[in-house]
Amino acid sequence: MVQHSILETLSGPLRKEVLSSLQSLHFEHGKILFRAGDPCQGLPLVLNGTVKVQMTGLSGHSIVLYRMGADDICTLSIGCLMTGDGFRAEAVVEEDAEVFMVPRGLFDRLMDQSADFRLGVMESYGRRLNDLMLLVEEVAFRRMDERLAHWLETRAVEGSIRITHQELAVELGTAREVVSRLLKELERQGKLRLSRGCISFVQ
Amino acid sequence: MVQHSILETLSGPLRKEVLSSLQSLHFEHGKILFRAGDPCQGLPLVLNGTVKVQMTGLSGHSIVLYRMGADDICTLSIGCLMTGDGFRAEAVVEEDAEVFMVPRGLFDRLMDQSADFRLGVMESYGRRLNDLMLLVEEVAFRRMDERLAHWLETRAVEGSIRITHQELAVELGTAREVVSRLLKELERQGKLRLSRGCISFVQ
DNA sequence: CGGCCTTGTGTGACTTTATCACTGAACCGC
DNA sequence: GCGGTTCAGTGATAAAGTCACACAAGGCCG
Repeated sequence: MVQHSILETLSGPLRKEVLSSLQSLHFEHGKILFRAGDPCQGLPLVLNGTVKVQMTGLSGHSIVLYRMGADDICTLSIGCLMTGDGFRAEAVVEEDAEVFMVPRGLFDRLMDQSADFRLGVMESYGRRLNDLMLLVEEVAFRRMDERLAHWLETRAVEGSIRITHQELAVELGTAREVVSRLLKELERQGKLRLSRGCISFVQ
Repeated sequence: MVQHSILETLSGPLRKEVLSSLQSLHFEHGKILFRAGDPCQGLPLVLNGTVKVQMTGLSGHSIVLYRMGADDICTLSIGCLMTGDGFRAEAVVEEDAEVFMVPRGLFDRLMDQSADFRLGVMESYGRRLNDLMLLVEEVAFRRMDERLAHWLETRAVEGSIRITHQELAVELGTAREVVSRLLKELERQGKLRLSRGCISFVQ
């Protein structure tokens, strides 16, 4: 059974060969897929779970750049694969993930032999580039209270979330104190209830 | 004569065909290559000159995302070409530029037939992704005075530069007043001399 | 159970950056 | 030389980041 849509587009024999040569790797929550400076071993195809990609500045502060989920391709790896440079960011598994690791040689062959594979890779690249451009815009021009509110809104469906202020600060690329103060203000307004490691949405 | 290194890697007949079907377009200083929302017409290969790519936030503020120079590929276009989405950013010619515009069909054929072309495109993508990641880090965590000083340092060789505070603010993604104040402080320290539309480096 | 340690949160004081609302200076074209 | 436009400077205020600490919640272990 094919487990990643980009492989489903491959012609019969090629797909068969790929599937027989690849084995899915299992990564648990908290596991590091790669660290800043690591050389790239191959192109990870994410089958399921979620992986966040974040980078740390000289100041020691970190920011989450984007997330990968089921059916994603870790496009960041391709550039490193091509140039031989190390990663600038690190990838941390959030929900347990299964990953196909496509080595350089096989990646080159797939790019050579499948137009659909190329298309999938290019589309993925385009999306990532757009994501990062939007992130730049957000970080440069949006107010932190709006960004925090927006982040919370997208998860509000769950009623409450388990996250520390520090982790939330990394999501937004700011300082823990800033998050604490903004959250406290939202609690004063009656929109949230705070407890250690947990944020509950009122109503 | 081949004018873009990525075309030099093509096999004889293919290169010949490409060069005969493409004509270089000339863009003058200030000309807009594409605007936010425009659909993508093809992949621009920059032969010479420089083009800056910038985006404007909802607030109306803009920030320069990256520059393209001789031998660059406008990788941003590929994603738009693939997905059919419009551009999120705009490209403005700084120094008069010549550009080959590779239409979708030809791009697909080159990707299909030349491993070196693919490699060039992938490398370019990787570099752009790295540039944007570094920009996120810079915008999120670096102090404005350091960023301004760094920007100025990289051009200090020229003795003086013609740029308005507003343009410099767009380079850094901040407000004009902030740039004015920081520059004034540097002038007070005797490091710069300011005049309308011009910054001179002392010594 | 109580003490101790680790991790997470709250907050005051202060600096840096952004925003708003102006003023005035420099240049351009008649 | 006059009037309009573009640039630059600046005070007041708000938002965000930094530093330094106090304290609270939960886990662990004797």
